[in-house]
Amino acid sequence: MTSTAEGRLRAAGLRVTAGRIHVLDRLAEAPHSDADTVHRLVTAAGGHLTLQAVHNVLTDLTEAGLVRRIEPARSPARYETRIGDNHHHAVCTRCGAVTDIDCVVGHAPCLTPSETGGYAIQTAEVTFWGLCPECRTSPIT
Amino acid sequence: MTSTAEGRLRAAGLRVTAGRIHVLDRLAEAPHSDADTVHRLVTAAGGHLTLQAVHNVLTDLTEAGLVRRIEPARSPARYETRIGDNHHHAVCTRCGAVTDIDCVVGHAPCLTPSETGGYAIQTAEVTFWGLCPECRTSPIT
DNA sequence: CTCACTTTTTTGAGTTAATCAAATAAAGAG
DNA sequence: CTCTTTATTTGATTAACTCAAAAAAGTGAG
Repeated sequence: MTSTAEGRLRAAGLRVTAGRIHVLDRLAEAPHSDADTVHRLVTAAGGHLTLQAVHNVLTDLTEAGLVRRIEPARSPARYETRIGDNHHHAVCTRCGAVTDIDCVVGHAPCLTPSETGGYAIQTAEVTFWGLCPECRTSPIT
Repeated sequence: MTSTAEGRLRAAGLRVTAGRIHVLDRLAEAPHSDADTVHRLVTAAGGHLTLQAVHNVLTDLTEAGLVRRIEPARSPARYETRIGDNHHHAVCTRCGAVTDIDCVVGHAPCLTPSETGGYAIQTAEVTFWGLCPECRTSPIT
């Protein structure tokens, strides 16, 4: 497996551009960021990309399978570079923070409902909702 | 349990209005509708509500616990009157159709990750993605 | 290294789904 | 029936994208 951003782009058959490398690097440091956050991080790190370009890059990378897009309710789309494993997410009901949760029960229970409603199931997505560590201990506002 | 729309509204301490009854009734007939669809159904059934009012009603009913809001990726928010049980959804990756899926593995596997990332988990939401019966058999466009 | 061709990014407008606020209308307690 | 509270309408505004044309940059061939 290629580990650099450049290598992953080439392996996916995508052109290697400064913008794409920036997005992949920032996303590796700050997983579950939304497009606007990625844009601010890229800019803060000296990158020069418009917000539209960030959207564009994120869409391209998602379609190429280099990043995964998650869309929790009441939140803009978020992106992560951890791909290829079947992991899930916990989302804070108060502040919206997102944390990775490994799939703990193996594959069978989560992936195989006994009655599929006639659907040809391809994937199962599990989202846990609750209070994140910070919100658990912070005063009730 | 009160079964009429009016009874459920009163039980929830909400005022009984023609608009709210319409929304509840239409939603019972066409579960998983989005706000725009509810608006069209209400209008078609002779109701007289603006789209904004439909949004308002749906938000009020959701907060009162009379309807449940689901927000699948790449789809506007959808609403259903089936509440109080822990059921999940299958969403068609091609046409976006939504179908109820009963929680088949009991509660344990879906609701209890072994490592919660420090979160106080309140609920677990499972979404199955796949092709609905119609899209399975329709020609590949 | 340079050129030609293709893909990407910018620039700027447009869309969707929803939210907000003030004015009007309707519900329900007394 | 009247009054107070709560809904709904009307109209503006927002967030998060998406689309299209023009300018810029990447890449393989020579």
